[in-house]
Amino acid sequence: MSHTLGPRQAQKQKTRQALLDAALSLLEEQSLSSLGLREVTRTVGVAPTAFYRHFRDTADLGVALVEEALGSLHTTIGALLAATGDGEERISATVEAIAAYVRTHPAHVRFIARERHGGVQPVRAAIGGQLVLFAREVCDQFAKEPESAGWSDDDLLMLAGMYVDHMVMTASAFLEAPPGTEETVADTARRQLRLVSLGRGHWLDGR
Amino acid sequence: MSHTLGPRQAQKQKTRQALLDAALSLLEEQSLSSLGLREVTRTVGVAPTAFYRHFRDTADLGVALVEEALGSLHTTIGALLAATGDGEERISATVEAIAAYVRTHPAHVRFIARERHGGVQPVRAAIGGQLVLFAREVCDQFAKEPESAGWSDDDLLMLAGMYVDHMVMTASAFLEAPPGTEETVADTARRQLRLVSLGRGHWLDGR
DNA sequence: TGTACATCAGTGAACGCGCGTTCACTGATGTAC
DNA sequence: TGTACATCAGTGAACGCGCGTTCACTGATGTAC
Repeated sequence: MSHTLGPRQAQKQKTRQALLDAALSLLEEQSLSSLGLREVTRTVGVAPTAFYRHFRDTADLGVALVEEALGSLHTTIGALLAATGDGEERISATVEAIAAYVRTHPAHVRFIARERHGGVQPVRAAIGGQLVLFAREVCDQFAKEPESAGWSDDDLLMLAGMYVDHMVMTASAFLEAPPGTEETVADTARRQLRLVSLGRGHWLDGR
Repeated sequence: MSHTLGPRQAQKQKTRQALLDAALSLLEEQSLSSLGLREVTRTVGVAPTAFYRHFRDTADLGVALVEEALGSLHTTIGALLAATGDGEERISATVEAIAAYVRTHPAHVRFIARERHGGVQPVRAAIGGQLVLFAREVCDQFAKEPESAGWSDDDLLMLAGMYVDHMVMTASAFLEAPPGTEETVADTARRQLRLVSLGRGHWLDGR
């Protein structure tokens, strides 16, 4: 079933990946809505027309980049929240996981932060869709925890939404942090999570 | 001292404003980094070269738009937090103020959300600078309140930062809300503020 | 108040350039027998 | 295994077009006397 690709398919995947890599690199200093197809192919070293063998246009390429940037995180997030207990330990682990992802994939993070509200509708929709999925996964994890007893579905989803938004903001803050100041960003992020966690603990206090 | 402008200066201001208005309108469907100078002048109905009488380039115009969008909000924010007491009343007033601003200035809000992490460095810097100012103003207001007794400056600034980020996120959520669903967005925003407020109230519980 | 000169917001022609897209093509890889 | 044909990723020339920027200009407004 899972046979290796023939030389032709293998080469096609390689070119496609080279186009994605070149685009991601060019997008460090501009937005998708100004990215030119010829810029991308020139960077890779193929003819402009080769682009059409892989993508309909740059918006189509952008949607593929969203999948590349966020698609692999679903399992990671679930595992992270399921593995560690609540409280200080989980807060540190979460912030460290965000920092690690930004360290290893800075261009992907920048792309998501930039295009989340960017000028290309299909890409905005793809990012929004992934973030909604994240929120639902976080919500499902929360639902399993004893701290969530008595919470309505709506309130749990609201809480999960805060966590997801906070993750994106923190990732973006790491990216913009001047070299050497990452620990300050991490510290702020942890205190913010602590604040939300405190609020969570007292949510039902007035019944 | 504050003499009325002569006809020449008045006309110049009018053209400048027309360029800003046209750009803002064009930016509803694209990013600043793909906005063309000729597009803008064509929309206004002046020669392309007239653009240079007002702005060095489109990035320069973008910085002017940041001032137009956020410059007038400083007094508003301070007044809002100072006027209303703490608790449910202030939360409702804050969310309603955000909703009102989005209703009256949708294109400005979209521009800020889009370019906050956009591809044009001077504009990103201008927006970041304004948001830091907002955070400091919110922080100053908080510092005057009894609930802040015992808080460190750092923790207060962290709290203020959460409020500012939440305002931007909420504004953007109002913008993307399908017609008729604004009240859902407002409700979520209020519950999120309630959660943060609860966390604030118990921040010093463990000393 | 009238006159003579300076200022300067907006003009219009011209430039070289890179863009996205089309098209017929090539030649290596895949497939059927 | 060898042969004959089909597929298709990548090519390269060509196209029309809108871009940002330059330059010398015009004519209404501003200023000095």
